[in-house]
Amino acid sequence: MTDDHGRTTYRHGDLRGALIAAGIEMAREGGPDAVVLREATRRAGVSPNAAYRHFDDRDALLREVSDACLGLAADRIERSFDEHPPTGDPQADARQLLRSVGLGYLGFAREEPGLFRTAFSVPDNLNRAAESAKAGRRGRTPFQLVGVALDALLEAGLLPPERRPNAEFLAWATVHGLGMLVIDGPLRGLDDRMIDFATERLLDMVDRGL
Amino acid sequence: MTDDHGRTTYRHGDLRGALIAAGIEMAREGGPDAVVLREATRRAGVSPNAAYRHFDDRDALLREVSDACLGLAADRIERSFDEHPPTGDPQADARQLLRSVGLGYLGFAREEPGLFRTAFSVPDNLNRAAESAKAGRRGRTPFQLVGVALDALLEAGLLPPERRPNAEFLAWATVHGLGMLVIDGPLRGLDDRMIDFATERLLDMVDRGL
DNA sequence: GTAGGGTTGTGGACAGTGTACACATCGCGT
DNA sequence: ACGCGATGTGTACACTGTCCACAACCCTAC
Repeated sequence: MTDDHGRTTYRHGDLRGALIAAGIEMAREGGPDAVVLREATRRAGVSPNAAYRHFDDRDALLREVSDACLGLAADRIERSFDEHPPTGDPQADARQLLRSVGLGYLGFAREEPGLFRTAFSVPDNLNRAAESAKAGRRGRTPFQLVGVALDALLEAGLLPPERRPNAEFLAWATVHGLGMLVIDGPLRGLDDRMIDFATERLLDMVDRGL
Repeated sequence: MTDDHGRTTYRHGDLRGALIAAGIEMAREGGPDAVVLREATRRAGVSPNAAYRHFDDRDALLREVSDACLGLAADRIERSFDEHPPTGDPQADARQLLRSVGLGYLGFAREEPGLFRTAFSVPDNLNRAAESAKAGRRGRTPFQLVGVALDALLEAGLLPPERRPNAEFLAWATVHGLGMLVIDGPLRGLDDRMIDFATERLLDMVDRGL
C-alpha cells in the first residue's frame, strides 16, 4: 500500500498521484461515471476541496485518469507482444504483430471493462493521441503501437504503400468496435468461446481486407 | 409543439411520452449524462416525483431514451437504403445494401453524436437486440438491418455460407468502432473529407474481408 | 534564525441531483 | 353516487461538484 491515509503531516506528500490512483480504482469498478471527486479525496484521507489544488475540476481529474487508462491499455498490448515473440519469418511476424495489437486491445477491454470505457470516455483528438501521458511503461501509446505493427506490414511487403497512410484508423476502429460491443453493447454476455471466435474472425477480416 | 406545458388539467395526458421526448432532446445536446430526470419533469411542466409513476428510476428512463435512439438510428439507415435504391444487378445491389447500412450508421453518428452515444450507453445483450422498442418506423432494429444486408450478400453468392453465421458481429463492430472514434475518440475533429475517405476505405475493407 | 509569502489543506456554504414517504386530486367502474 | 386505483404534489434527505474565506505549513531572503 502506498497510500498514507493515516498521515500525520499536514502536507500529504503526493496528493495528486493519490487522487489519480483512487480514480483508477473507481474507474475499474464502475467506469467513468464512478470516478467521483469527493470519494477520491475521502480515499486519500483529505478534505474534498484539497483536490482543487491539483485539478481545475472533476473533469480535469477524469481526463488524467483516462490518460492513465490508455497507458494501461498500452501495457496490455505490449504484454501481448511478449506472448507472441517473433519467429524469424518477417511476413508471419509482421502479421502476428498486428494480430497481437488486436488481441491485447480486446483482452484489455474484456479484463478491465471499466478502465477501457474510461479510457475512451473523454473527448480526444489525433494531435493528442501520442502524448506521453497516454503511454505505457515502455513509452508508447496504443495509437503508436498500431502504427508500429502497420509499419512492419508495410516493410514486409504485405501492405501496399498507397494503403499505408491512415491505415491506423481502419485497424483501430475495427477492434475498438468489437471491444465496445462486447463490454456493453449487444454482444455483452456472450460466452468466452464465442468472443474468442469472433475476435479471430475479426482479425482475419482485417488481415484480408486492409 | 406537442408538449402541453401550460396544462390546465391535473392529469398530464401523456407524461410518459413527454418525459422520453424531453430525454431525447437532452441526449441530443449532451449525450447520456445530460438526460437528467428532474430537468425532464421540468420540461414536461410537472413535479420531479411524477416521473416515478412511469419509471422505476432514472436508469429506467435512460434505458427507454436509449431504445428510442436506436430506433432513430434504424430510421437513418433506412433513409440510406432509400438513397441508394437497387439497380437490378443482384450482386451489386447486395453489396450496396451492406454499404448503405454502414453509411447510414456513420451518418447517424456524425449528425447526432449525442443520440448515438446515448443509444450505446446502456448495457444490452443479444436477446434484446431485436426488441421492438429499438426498432425504427419500419419496424426493424439496426441489428436486424445488418442481418438483412448480410442475407442479401449470402443469396447473391458473395458470402460463403460458412461465413454467414454471426457475420453481424464483424460488420457491426467495424462501423461502430469508426463511429466511436470519430465522435469522441482520437479521430475527433478530422475534417469531413477525411472522415468520408476513411469511411469508404473501411467499407472497402469489410467488403473485401468479410 | 526569523519574517514574510506562496503552496497546500480545511471548514462552511450553496445549488443541483436522485429518490423515499406521506398526501392530494382526479377518472372510472360499480 | 361513491370509492378506489392511478396519477401528480410537497417535503425531506443524502450526496455531488464547486465557491469562498481561513489555517497550517515549507522555503527563501534577509
